[in-house]
Amino acid sequence: MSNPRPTLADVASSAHVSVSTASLAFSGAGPIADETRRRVLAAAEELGYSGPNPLGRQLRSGRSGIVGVIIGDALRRSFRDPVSVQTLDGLVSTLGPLGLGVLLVPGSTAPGAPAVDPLVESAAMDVAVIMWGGTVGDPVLAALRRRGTPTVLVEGAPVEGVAAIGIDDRSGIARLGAHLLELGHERIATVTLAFGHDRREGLADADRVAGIEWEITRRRLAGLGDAGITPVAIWETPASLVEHGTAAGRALLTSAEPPTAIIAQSDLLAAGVVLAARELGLRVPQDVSVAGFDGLDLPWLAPDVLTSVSQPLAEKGAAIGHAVEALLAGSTPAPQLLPVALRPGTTTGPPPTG
Amino acid sequence: MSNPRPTLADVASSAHVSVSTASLAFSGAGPIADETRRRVLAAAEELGYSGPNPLGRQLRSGRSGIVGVIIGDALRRSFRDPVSVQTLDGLVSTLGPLGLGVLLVPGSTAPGAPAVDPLVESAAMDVAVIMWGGTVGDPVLAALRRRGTPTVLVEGAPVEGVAAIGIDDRSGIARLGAHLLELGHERIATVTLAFGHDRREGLADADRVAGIEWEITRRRLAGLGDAGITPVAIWETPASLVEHGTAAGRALLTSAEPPTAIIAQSDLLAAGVVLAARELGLRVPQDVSVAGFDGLDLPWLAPDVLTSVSQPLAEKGAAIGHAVEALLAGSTPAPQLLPVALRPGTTTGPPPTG
DNA sequence: GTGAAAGCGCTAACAA
DNA sequence: TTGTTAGCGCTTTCAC
Repeated sequence: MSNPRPTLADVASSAHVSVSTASLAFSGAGPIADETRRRVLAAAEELGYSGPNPLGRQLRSGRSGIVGVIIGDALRRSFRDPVSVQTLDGLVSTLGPLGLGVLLVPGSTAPGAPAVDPLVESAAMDVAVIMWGGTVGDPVLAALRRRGTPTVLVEGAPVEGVAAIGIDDRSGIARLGAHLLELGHERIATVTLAFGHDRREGLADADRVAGIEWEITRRRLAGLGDAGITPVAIWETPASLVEHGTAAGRALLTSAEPPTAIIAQSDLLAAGVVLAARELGLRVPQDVSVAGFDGLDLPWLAPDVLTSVSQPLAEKGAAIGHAVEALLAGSTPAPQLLPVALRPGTTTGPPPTG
Repeated sequence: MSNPRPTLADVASSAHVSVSTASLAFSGAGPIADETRRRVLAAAEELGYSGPNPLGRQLRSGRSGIVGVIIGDALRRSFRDPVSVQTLDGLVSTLGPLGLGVLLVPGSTAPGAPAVDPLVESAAMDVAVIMWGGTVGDPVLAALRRRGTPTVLVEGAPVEGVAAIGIDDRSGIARLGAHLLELGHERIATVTLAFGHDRREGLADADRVAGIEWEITRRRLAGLGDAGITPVAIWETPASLVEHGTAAGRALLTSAEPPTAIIAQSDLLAAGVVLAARELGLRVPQDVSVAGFDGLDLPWLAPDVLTSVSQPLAEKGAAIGHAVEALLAGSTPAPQLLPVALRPGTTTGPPPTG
């Protein structure tokens, strides 16, 4: 049926101009007579030519216009977390106007498969963004280095030669801790994000805590220490999901000496704790205070509003976008730590008396 | 500092073989002596060559290995809906092993901007997937046609020359309606997905209903009719989000003659209705029955479990992936309608007596 | 303002 | 089994 798609050469010859002139007509870069351009575009229209083939352009210019975003895990898990989604949204909004597209690249692969998704090794991308801080020995980071792909690391431990964007979560948690101390709490437990790839669930002992693989979890835990808090219990979760928060809440609140306050490392976890408390017939915050982190809007938790630490998600996405832009321009953007703010809600109050 | 990245030619000359032989060493396609391959790989290692440049390969083969996924709206909105996310997850899982990557392409752009995101016009992609059924005159669909990009349309009205994947939501809703009729309900209201781009919120009159732009909303409404139900009220929402369900629930349940049952076109909306009922002090299902659509797992709605119609999200993603594969192989996959199933929960029961 | 020519890095005929 | 030879479709000097 349809002939092979027309090329710029076809259009050029049909318009009786050279390919270079035809190219100019489309790119707009360089001087060209209005009349000539019109002729070229008319010829294109006629032939059903819908603009320069991106593949040719990309090879020639050495750029794909693609930013690979490496999502730490199964999409399902990453995207159930509004934090990832809103950050990604901010990133896409910033990249779009720059003519850059976002390629989703799975991070870890199924067990048994090679440690790194093939796309990391071989997809065309001008810059890579690792959405959840790879560890130092991260095979993804290693592969990107080998390929020479400039990289932005989000919420990670600083790595030489890699742009870093993060939030000041450590001091945010410290401020949250201070808030609870001021209210008079003495028995404070904490519910953490995953420690590492093993994603265990349950109480963590000192050994286990010492071996935390993921920087973000370690950092937020350290924030508590900064506030002078030694948690009476540290509960680790496999992922930042409501159900894991609920499990944590049930366990902590039914223990022999339950805490009077629980600080979770994410709002989703904290929300789960609130649900567990309700389930157990405990009033929040009269019987137990609960605080989270992220500053999400969780309408379904009504009438409660979580006390939390809000982080600027859209801005974080934008900051990542700007880092990408800088990297593309050949400069090395300075590491950036975005500020967070304590957001008091209805879920924290003085400890129960007596 | 670092020289320009080495090319296959550099590796070839360093290994004292021709470029084509070197190419064979990497692609594995075609006969090559073990010894030769080893030599080539060693030379590559030495030069810091990390494999063939995808851009060259893509131009040569005429394929980018990229599937453009056009998400109907701001990421933020699309991805707050577990339905999109889980479908996308299924798609990515299917595409990954095929060596295909997913490029996120925003659908509608900001008002004032061109009707179609520039990526739709000019990004390299072998196939496009429109995640939420474009309408007939959809500018995105038109642009893709012009480019000659094979397209998969999800949940859309059938369009000539476009692969279609969807679920049998119409009969699913009909079955849900039948379920409520059997329970004895006579005053049934419904809360719908958005009617179209205007995304209004509130009661819809007959005129408004007649002008529904989005196929999916129309189809699910038609399902009610199939069951013989004429809703006592039709409330349209701007998006499938909990808060819009809550608003709908508040309005419907405080009206002069409130319905005894509410069928929402999505689980998120239904969950919002349940929250509104609780807020108003109504018991579900004793005072009002609520049903949704999608079959999501919503732990935070505990102790309630929504009566819903479950759709196979991961399978839908996989089906889209297979359609992509077929399109890439040059065939035209038949339209596919995946089955749904009634999932009774705790939120429906007989209407209040008296 | 326009055209000629070179070449981005690779793969796939085809020949040797 | 390896090498030679053409391009894939485009942009970009550099002449004219």
